[in-house]
Amino acid sequence: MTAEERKHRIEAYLQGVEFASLEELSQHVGVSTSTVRRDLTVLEAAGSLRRTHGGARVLTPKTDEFAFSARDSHQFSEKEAIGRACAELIGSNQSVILDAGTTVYHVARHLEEKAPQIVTNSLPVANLFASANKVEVILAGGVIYPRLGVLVGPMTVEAFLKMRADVAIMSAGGITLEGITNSHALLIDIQRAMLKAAQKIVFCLDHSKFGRQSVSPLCGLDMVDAIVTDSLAPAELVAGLRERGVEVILAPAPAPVVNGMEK
Amino acid sequence: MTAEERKHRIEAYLQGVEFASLEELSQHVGVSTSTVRRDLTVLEAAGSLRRTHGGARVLTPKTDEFAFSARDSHQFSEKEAIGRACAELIGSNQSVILDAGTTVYHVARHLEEKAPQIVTNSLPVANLFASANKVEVILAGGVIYPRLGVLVGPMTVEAFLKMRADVAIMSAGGITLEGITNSHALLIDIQRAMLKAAQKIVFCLDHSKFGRQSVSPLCGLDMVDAIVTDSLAPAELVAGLRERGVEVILAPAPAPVVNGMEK
DNA sequence: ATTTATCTTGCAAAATATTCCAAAATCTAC
DNA sequence: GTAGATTTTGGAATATTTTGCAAGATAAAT
Repeated sequence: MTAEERKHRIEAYLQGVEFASLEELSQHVGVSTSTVRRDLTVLEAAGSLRRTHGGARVLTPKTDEFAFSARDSHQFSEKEAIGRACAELIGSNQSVILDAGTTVYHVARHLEEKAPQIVTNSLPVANLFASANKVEVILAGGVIYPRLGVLVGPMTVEAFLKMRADVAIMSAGGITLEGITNSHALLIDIQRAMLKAAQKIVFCLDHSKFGRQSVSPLCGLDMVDAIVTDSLAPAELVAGLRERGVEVILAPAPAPVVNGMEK
Repeated sequence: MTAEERKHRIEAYLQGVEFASLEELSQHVGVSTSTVRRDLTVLEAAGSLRRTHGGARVLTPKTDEFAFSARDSHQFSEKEAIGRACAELIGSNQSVILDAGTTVYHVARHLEEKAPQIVTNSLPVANLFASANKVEVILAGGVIYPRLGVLVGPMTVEAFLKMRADVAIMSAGGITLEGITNSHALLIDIQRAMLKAAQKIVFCLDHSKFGRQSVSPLCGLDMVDAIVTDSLAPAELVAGLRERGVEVILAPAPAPVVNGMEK
């Protein structure tokens, strides 16, 4: 990759995520942070982005609803930690189904180095990889559900029913010892299709989902291979899940990486 | 292979990939890097590309279609005028297929008030409507083609083959009296499926496309119902198209503030 | 005020470009 | 066709740029 190409990829990536840390950019383009720093200095002088402490951001934020909500959501650092921990479960060149949802979005942010094949119905995830050529992204078709930027409908279900993948990384509304539930009834059919398509099922759920129940039951615990959560998850429930043969991974608490917000 | 032919292949390859390293080019044309260097020096002097450290890049990147559409000032006002004019052709509550491409993207920008049903394989267009609840957007599935933000592959073709729509708004690489052509071979199959799915076919082509021919033929003029272009389109070709029964709409020239004069 | 993280600067190593030279290919004139 | 001249090519030596690392300086966080 030439230096020129690298700078363009930095620009393109930033357009997609609005803000990115030094670390994130350096992993994305595969060079050291020093080089990214130099690139950012040049690009800022050229007027195509603005440097901030810890990273860089675009000049004209699009205020994309979903892109935004993915970032300034309440438990940002927990989700970021979960994302990192979950990404480590993925091997190189595996095919991965990514569910829609903010937590899974954070997994996607850490998935690029693995060069996987990604199947998703989430527009934010698709945008994240739209300019990366390491990963092959397959987007399921469907109707755009405006508030969430998710593709839904029979077309989406069909697309996943035809797929096969190594791993599915899922999100949900709540988890108890009785199973996993979700609030968006529209998504249930799609999620069921995802579960069928994948060999290994991983759920990413921050601690606030533990002990909660949503309206629509999604699946029992027997289908779940692993759950990734943060260290604030209630210990009894975690123990209970482990008793039932579910691997539970607690993502470490420290979450320094990004400070996306201005002073 | 002659030296001349080799230089031509380098040019063509670069047009496709935007950037290329020395190594990449030398492998592609099958000569040493030294020779490629010399070729690049000549080609740069001739003004058909720009050398960079580690490789070369094209002068006019069209990658900007997706990532930098916001500051795509190249013929921005013409495309905007075309977009406005074309959007007026659409009635309320019609179903519209939108092709990928910058010009069609500008049509999309003016389509929101019509509250139509939109089908597309363009990620930028999908993003445009992702948070608007007036329009229903159906996104065809497929593999993301990174540089353009377009969904491609058999999944995409199938999706359109199953569709029916009132209008298709298309873009292309060139138009002559012999028909319409496009440069991206990957997109041809998808565009053909779009043409089959729609009752009325409208092409949006700025004047620079007139008289040009790209590699892959897309369709004859008999399939085209209307063409929207800007007022700088060559008059003879416009007349020729009208003779053949194609409705040609000239979008009024933009009125930029130049010396306080208005056109 | 202290602690941590991020930024700048300078330097050595790696990658890339330029220049030069000899071998191969092409052209030119018999 | 053949011999010689000319151009082109591939590689090697040298110069330049770029990259990554580390230490000190600066800014943010608590």
